Amino acid sequence: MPVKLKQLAELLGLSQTTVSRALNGYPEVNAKTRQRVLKAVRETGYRPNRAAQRLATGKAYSIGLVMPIASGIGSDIHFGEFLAGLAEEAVKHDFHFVLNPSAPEDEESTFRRLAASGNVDGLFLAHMRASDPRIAMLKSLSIPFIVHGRSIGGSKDYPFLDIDNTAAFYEATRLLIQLGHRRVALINGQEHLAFAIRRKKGVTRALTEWGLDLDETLVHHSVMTDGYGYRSMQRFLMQPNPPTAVLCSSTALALGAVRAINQAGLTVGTDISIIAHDDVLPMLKPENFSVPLTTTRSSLRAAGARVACRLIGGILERGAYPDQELWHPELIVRASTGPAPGK
Amino acid sequence: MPVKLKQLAELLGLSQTTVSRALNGYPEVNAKTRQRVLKAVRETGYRPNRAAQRLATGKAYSIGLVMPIASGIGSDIHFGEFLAGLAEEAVKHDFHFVLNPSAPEDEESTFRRLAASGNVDGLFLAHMRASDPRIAMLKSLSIPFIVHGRSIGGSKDYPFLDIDNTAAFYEATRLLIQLGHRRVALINGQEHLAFAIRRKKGVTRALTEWGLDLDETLVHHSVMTDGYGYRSMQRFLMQPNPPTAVLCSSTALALGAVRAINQAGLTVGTDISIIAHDDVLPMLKPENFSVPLTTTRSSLRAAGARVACRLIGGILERGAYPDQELWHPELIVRASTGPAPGK
DNA sequence: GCCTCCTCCCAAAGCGCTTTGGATGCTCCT
DNA sequence: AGGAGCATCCAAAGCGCTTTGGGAGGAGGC
Repeated sequence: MPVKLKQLAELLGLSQTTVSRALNGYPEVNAKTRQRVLKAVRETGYRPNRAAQRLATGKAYSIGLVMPIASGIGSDIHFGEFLAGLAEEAVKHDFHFVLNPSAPEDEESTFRRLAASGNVDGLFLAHMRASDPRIAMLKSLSIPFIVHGRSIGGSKDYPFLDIDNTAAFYEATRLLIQLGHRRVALINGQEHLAFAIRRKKGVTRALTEWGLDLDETLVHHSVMTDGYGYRSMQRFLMQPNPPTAVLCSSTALALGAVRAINQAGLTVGTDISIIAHDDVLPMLKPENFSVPLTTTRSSLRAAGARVACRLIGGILERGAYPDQELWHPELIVRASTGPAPGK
Repeated sequence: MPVKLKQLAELLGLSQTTVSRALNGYPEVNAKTRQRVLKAVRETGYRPNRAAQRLATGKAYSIGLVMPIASGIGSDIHFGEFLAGLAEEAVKHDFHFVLNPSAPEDEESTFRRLAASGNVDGLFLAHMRASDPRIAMLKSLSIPFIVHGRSIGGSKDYPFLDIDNTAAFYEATRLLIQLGHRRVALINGQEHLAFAIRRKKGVTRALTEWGLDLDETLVHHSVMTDGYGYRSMQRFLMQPNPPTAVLCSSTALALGAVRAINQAGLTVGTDISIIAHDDVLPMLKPENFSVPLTTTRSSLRAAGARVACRLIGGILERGAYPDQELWHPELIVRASTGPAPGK
């Protein structure tokens, strides 16, 4: 049997009220008393009963994610990583993390049901699309939420955590240009997703600044698996005027691209340069590629954890977090980038 | 404000006790009264408050899954599908589904913590390995659990749901043999996983019955992505005596295999036959392959749902489920299988 | 007719926490 | 000296459900 508040109070010769207040950071408790309480908690290993807290406070102490099924997102390699971050952080705070699979067409009603049920105190939004209608909808439901990524267009006043996709791909492209590359290709994520749009923008911007154009035939959009990476690269190589450098939106895509390059008898880093975005997937480490991959790096799991931390913090009204965060991926140069051939 | 038990009782002119009993299926309630109660529930839309139930009963009304991180399983395409089934079913019963990411080396302590915390009433076990130690461990923790898959060796008295992998691949192989194939290859899942072992066994058995051998150079084990499917197939084709038929443990593997075949200038279904196991991944429908795929089919999501249903049923002590289930995948013939060339 | 035994229902006591609405001393100011 | 005002603590009332321990009334046995 675990220790209960009552026993802890008796042990300390205090009332339950005071102990509870000491634990929850209320001001009307003497600092010394609070220390005593905290010490006793440590010694007895007391943990408040969440069920009782839920009942007493009306809070659910849980956060939810609506996970789309049938669209393939649920089966995306990157999704599990994000999930792990979320769940890990939730467990840490003793929050329940509630996964809600939903067909895309039922998404709206799922959100409504979830918000109304009182089963969760807050929600996550991911896989942002350009001008994503879900943001307005969650606002109208008046339930706390936080977005992983950012919409494009629409109002900007919602809490989010995003990485600076534009800057990352701008900088990656700039590096390629500096290395002498003039024809660069982009193997990107699905066209409707906000991050893909921004990455393309970053590439375009860099090229434009150097007076170059992004050739639309050198841009592919797809689900980010190595299969598609392979196919895209293969098609690029079949062009009369193939690119000398390729940007990949994921190391998974890069894996396929590298295969296509090798198969064509070319060498990564000398014949063709590659820069990929690295979500820090444990399965696909860029340093383990046959030719270690130059990448823009930002951990997807860390993003999940951060997002969860902020949402939970908001619910508990503890800790002050910025409402909007933009992480800047690092550009890490390894061996897959080199001067353009013939320069 | 939602309807509460008290109001419902007043409305019916009954005590809370009686209403509660009527709802929870206790015998000491008149059948007519129970009908009245159920009707009122329907009309008022009453839903018991889970937090209160948790507190009063001491049950958590939640089920947990320990999700391995860093090993790549969390990033497995098939994992999301299984997850969706679990979560969907949990939501349906108003259970919380708690995801617990854990590094493989911490798995044991994660199980312990989870069982001790009282945060979950039951656990899932998946990704069974041969003679998996986790089964004995969960037994010793005396917390209800259910296994997706089966261990190989060790005691057999634990609840599981598995598909008959041996039979499925036996029958698939038999079909190939009947079609005249004599050299069949196997692109399988990771070698240490129980399902992969059983599938190989099925293939071996069928071949042996017809006096054939499974050539070990025609068996590859790997994570089941199309990239590995491609690579395996490619290597098979480079052999002096390549197979005329291939079995794939996943449609993802098959996707890659098909690509390799096409690239070699061969045609699926005539030059080389393929049978894949179809987990019914929404992204990878066998009927949408350029040459529709012959498959052994068993929905992974359905398995997740069933497993959740049984675990929840056990916790609520409602409904009688078999303790061990073995689903038999269907063998569905499409266009990717045909007579062996030259026959 | 009386007592026992079911059947069906109820009042009230928790479950373990938070929160309201005071108490109790003390200090401080005029 | 006498409140006002503050700091610190407490008793008790919930939160919404389940469960214990009866109690009323009718059927059945003798």
